[in-house]
Amino acid sequence: MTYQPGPYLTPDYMLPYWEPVYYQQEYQMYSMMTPEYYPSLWTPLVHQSNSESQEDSGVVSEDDEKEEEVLEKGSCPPPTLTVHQANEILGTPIPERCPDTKKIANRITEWLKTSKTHQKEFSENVIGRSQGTLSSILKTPKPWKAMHCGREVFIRMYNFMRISEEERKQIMNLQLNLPKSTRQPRVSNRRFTRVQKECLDGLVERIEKPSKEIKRVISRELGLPESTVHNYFMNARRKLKYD
DNA sequence: TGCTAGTCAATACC
DNA sequence: GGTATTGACTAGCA
Repeated sequence: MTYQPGPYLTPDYMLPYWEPVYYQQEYQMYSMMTPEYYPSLWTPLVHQSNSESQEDSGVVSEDDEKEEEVLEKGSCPPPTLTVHQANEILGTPIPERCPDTKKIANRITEWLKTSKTHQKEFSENVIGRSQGTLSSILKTPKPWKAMHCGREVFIRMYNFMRISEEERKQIMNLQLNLPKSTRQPRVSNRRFTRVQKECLDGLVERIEKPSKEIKRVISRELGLPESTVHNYFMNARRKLKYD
């Protein structure tokens, strides 16, 4: 089967891959864009042999004339993204070895502002995460190297910023069927009393990793479940690490 | 078994 | 009403 690049595999779309910084990965990126990996980005050339014979003979059919007319007038409807294509575009691996997550986050924040898109709408339609998660990702993005499966979200945001405004609009209006959380609803979040909070903050400053026994004492003294004390230290360590 | 990273979702905050 | 914060849950890893 012979293919030609589809509407979303245009020079504009490919351009970022050909900047000198990615040059060394040229082969890798080119191979990832092949019809075998991303068939929906390509269009099979069905009539190739016919057109070749016509070119040889110099005969132009009525159909060809009509087609040329349409192309000249530009009356071709803009291509419409399917859910599958949108997911493929957003999930395309990033060519950079170590992308700047801060830069990606800033660009998304800027776009949300200028396009007047709410975080909730974007988080659910594009990255498949909750509003709160998006908010914290945008405010304090982790360095690429410190991330593991969290990179997926940045890949989608990176690709979202690479496409045209028209394509972004289409994606925002598509239902991408992104996986929803299957977690059990839980009891409403506990809020610590002022004394509990002050004690826990003071302890976090002094003890990085309390033993089981220490956690037991703390929970007894503050009247909190051990799991709550455990979670508090865990969240505090994480906060200290990235703030 | 304990820890980290990723995340949810309630709720505080502006 | 939209965003930021935060306590809790969970998968995966050492």
